[in-house]
Amino acid sequence: MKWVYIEDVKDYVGQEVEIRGWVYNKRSSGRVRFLLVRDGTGIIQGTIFSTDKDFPLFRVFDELTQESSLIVRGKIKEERRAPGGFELEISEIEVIQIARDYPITPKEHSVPFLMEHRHLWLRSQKQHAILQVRTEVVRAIREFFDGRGFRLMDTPILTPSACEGTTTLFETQYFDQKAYLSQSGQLYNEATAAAFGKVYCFGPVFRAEKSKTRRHLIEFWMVEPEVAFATLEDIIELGQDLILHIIERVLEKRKQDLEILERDTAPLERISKPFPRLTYDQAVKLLTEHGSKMVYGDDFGAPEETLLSQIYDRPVCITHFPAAIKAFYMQPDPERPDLVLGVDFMASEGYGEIIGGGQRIHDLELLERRIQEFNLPKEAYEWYVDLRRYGTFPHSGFGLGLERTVAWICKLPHIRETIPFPRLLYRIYP
RNA sequence: UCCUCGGUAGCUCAAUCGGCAGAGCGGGUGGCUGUUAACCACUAGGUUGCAGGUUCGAGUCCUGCCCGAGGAGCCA
Repeated sequence: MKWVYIEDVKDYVGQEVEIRGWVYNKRSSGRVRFLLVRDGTGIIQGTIFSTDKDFPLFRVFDELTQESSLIVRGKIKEERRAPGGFELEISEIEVIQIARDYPITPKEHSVPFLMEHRHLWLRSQKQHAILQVRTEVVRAIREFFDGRGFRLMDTPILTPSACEGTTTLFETQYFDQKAYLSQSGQLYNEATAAAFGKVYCFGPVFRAEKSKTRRHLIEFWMVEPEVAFATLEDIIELGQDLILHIIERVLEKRKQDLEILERDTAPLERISKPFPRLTYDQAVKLLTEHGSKMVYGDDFGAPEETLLSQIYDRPVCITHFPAAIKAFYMQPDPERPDLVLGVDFMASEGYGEIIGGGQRIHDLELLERRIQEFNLPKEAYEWYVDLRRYGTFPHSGFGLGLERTVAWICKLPHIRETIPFPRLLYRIYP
């Protein structure tokens, strides 16, 4: 008998098939038994009918518990009353294991309990839907960059030096020297961009910040493109196109999952180019008018990010930040040297920053001066400065946080459900 | 690191002024011919986070600690 996946049963109506999976739930009503089976691709309702109280299949059914593993065989039919529209008339149940006392029931549970059982929580419908959206976003990102001639150039996770201070870096041993877990692939991207023109890296990054908020993870995934000879304007255009492409793909391919999440897709469908643009100066003025207490020179706090993204019905780009609050490598604005050519994209619906990037310094003397001003160890940056010695080139790039993007698209209250095993402040189990 | 809130059955929660620790779900048993987190009846299930204190009496009040959640700060 043919083994089929639940997502494909529509192609097997009228045929005898085999489904391998786990018991999601079961119900019974007199001489009818309903068995909900999941196999990772979906859930299907199986039925058993008999007027005989001691029907052998009933006895097997009665032994089954939530999450017991099994193989069920039977005929697929269309059935309006069944969830999903298709049903399996069960003729045989082969039990692999009866699961005893599965901790997650179909009722409500608290966040701490579910986080403690994350390895099992992944099987729940909502978590399944979120992670389906995540894989679609990843696919869309790779498709976007690969389709535009970008070269995937993965950057190292173990790095030799602290980019800017060690407080936000995880330190580890690298034989007889210290190493740090990468918090961004950007500096290496700049090197590969000189070799390949258009590059991107996509992988996990690590921040040892003691952040305990709904938008921070200790380990998260970031996709970072870097483009040789691109300006701030070019990179803003690229960021817009990337976000639009991701949204378009998810709306096209994962409508069902968004429905399970009860995500109203109308706000996503409305998003189009161009995104509103504000300079830092304009943003501060606007935020003050809307009641923010922020003063010029501050970076945006969580309330400001939220407020900004609520004012507009699509992502907003903020540019031209004061140099003092940004990284050492940011290219100054030629007209206002106290500002830098950086850009942050704030997602809509209160989700805050999802992209940060800008144009990098390509002038050798200026970069050397900045490294000094920021008190960075000169030797550690020799290779990076080399990029300005041997055919320096204006270039720009950005980083997009995968989990924040997924949280926004799914409209989740917390980022922790957007990655299979979130690493959070003081939580590394399971 | 700081502020706020919380920890009671396997899970989610209740317990009036400090006075007999209780319900739903899940488990078990039985019933029901189309269920949709099915439903109905019965049933088992407790070191009230830990340590101390006040009191005739503490789940409840006080002190300390542990754990968690929300927020702030931090945050290329």
